[in-house]
Amino acid sequence: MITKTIEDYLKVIFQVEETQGTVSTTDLAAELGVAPASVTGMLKKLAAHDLVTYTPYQGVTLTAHGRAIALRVVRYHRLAEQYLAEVLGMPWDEVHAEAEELEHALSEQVVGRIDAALGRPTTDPHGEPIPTEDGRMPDRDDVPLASLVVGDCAVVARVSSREASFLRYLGSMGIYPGASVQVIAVAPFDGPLTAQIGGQQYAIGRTAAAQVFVAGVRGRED
Amino acid sequence: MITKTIEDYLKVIFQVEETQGTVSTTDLAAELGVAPASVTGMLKKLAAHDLVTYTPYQGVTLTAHGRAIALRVVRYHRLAEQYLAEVLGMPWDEVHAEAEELEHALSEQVVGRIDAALGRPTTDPHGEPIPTEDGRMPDRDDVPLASLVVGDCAVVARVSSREASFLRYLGSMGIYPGASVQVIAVAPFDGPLTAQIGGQQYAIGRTAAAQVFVAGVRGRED
DNA sequence: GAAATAATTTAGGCATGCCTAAATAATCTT
DNA sequence: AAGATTATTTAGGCATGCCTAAATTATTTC
Repeated sequence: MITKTIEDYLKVIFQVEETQGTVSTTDLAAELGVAPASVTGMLKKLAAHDLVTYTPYQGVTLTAHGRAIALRVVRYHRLAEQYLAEVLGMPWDEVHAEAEELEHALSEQVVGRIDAALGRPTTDPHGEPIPTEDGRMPDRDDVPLASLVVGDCAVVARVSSREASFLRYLGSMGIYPGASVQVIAVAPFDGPLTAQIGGQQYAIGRTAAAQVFVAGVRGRED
Repeated sequence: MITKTIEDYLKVIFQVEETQGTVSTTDLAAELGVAPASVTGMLKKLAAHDLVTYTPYQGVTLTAHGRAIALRVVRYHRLAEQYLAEVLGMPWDEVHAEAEELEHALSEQVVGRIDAALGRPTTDPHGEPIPTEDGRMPDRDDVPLASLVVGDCAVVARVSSREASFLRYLGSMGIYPGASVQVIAVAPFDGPLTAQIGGQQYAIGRTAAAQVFVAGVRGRED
């Protein structure tokens, strides 16, 4: 039986695989808030169920079956987030926590209706792509705001953090998917970046700017 | 910690208490699909948490605290059902099963938004009253369709079964909360009752008619 | 390449919530 | 009121998923 816990492990393995390529026991333990020893035990179980390929001391990879489940969980999570924000008007800093529960509780039928009600959206409120019903993950085409140079204009595409207070901070500056930004200044020695958003200028630290991704970058001379 | 299982036990205890007054271990076991011995163990735990008053061999009663949790679970369940039917257009025979999961996954915030989006409804798709936010259960005022006599007119108020095939059967006759019915004939010896609904006549067995509740009964001579 | 450090696994335990089989208590029969 | 029946509890187990402490393997560092 695919338990909630198994779904969570597969989802996290998928996401670590996507961002880091390789997935270690320690990474998973940190990500799941669990002791490394607990992860080892669970990985053995997942391997026994043919959901991952597990080589002791070498990490794991999802099997096709495991990947399909992971994509389904991510799809349910992001559709839930989008529905909560779009239809029920919930602020974007709260939807992630809610969706963590809902992703395990929603049925295929309900998700299908939610998807239709939203007009088959392709991204969630944070700009993350929503896996399709047939298990494909749309690919992203964005770069960190921190990588832009003075004069560049772009549109916010995605925010990689889910931390509520950080999302509220971004929101207070008008930074969310779809917003236009222009880089006014970039301080040296890893200093802050000054950006213009909706007529206002804001100084943003590099760490923050590395979590905001933009698309459609145009240099000043365009 | 209030687990999903505890919520289910409290909900069922509440519902058995409502319909039968007294709640035995065996009733709960049957209702929960679990062995009586398992119920005994859980009742001890619930009593230790001060959620029920438990007297061995004598049954259980909810404490104020236990009752509050039970009412909250029932509220979440019924609001979820109403939302699925009303907003997402899900057929009434499917909503109960979905809500069994959702009642444990929805947060107070989301339920608040759902409640507001529905305009603070007082009943679910089966006509059952929805407990209020402050923990009061609106009382019902209905009688079984099976208790009417020839010539009586009434409006369907509630259906007590949650069985999908039975609900579809009722739906195929146009029987659902709000529908008008008139009793045309009542066969003797516990025989079927013939009712007129939306211009059509249907013969309905006594067992079925006992699960349909009506309100606003008017005799033929009114 | 041997010692130190870091990562991972093994071993033994704990809580939850279920089970069956056996014992006990309550209730019904006659 | 004794015996039979039914309801309930006790006792002992199992699976899941977590933990800590100790052992092992891999990786650095000198």
